Amino acid sequence: MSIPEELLNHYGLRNTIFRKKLLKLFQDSDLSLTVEYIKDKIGKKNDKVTIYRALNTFEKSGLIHQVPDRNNLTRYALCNVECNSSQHIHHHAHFICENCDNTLCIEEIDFPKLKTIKGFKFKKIELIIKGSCPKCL
Amino acid sequence: MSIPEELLNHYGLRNTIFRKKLLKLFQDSDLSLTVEYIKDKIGKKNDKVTIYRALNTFEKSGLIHQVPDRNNLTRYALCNVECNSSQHIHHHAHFICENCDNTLCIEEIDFPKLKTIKGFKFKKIELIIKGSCPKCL
DNA sequence: TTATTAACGCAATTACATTGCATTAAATAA
DNA sequence: TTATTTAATGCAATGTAATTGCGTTAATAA
Repeated sequence: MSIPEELLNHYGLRNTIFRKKLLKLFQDSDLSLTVEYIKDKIGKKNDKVTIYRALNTFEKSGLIHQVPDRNNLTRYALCNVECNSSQHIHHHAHFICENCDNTLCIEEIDFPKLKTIKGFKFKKIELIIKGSCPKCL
Repeated sequence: MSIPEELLNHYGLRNTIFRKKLLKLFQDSDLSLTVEYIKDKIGKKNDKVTIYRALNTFEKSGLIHQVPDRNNLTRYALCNVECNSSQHIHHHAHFICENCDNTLCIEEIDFPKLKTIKGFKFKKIELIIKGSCPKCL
């Protein structure tokens, strides 16, 4: 995992103070983040619009990806190496805790291989597991 | 599949004209439905609040379930028999067309069996497949 | 250092969804 | 069938998430 400044350069994104902090926040957290959470942690002085725009920019660049949320909020998590590859095949597994609402990416899952259904073209496969997380058990 | 009136009775829900139409609309469609779509098809005279409330009621009863949507909209689809069972274990597979945004439930998938990760408790597993649907190909 | 270009902050707006309350319709009892 | 009870509906208002336009500020390139 590179330092924020390098990563931003690598993706051709401007190195603003806020973006560096945002990227660091993602790197330091194993959970997915909401706008509210980001605002609270690093964006007290920033407008929410700035957070929304930064997140959109990061997503378009492939730095982060959207993560499902129980309450139809927008959540983001850092992409792993796989995401950044040229193919950009998303085979994510996400866990949503039904108690605390936290969502996290799960890497330790053997991803199922699915037969395509005739007439369809499968591009991305996402696995969402709901239950209770260690903290809540 | 029962007729709407019987289903509503079975779930202890009142047999209003709108609810019967709503249930029929779900039965007649193999796709998931949005509030907008419902409003357009059967609810022109009804207030959107009524649609929202009916959907919430149906969901609580286990008649329908929420379906992921590309744009963080709320989508619903009819539950299959499995949903209605006492255990109410959701093992849904949903397909989202990246072109037309339509979402549908897929039954023909062999559901992967996952090992639980230690510290976690898995309750529901959902599979989201994104790609192109037959209509758009 | 200056010019260029993009990000930011503020205000306003859009879109989705929810809540309170009076009215209307459905189920139940008489 | 009619009266009573209880829940669903419609309307207005409100809440919350997210987006847009635009002037200002900051970051990069010349």
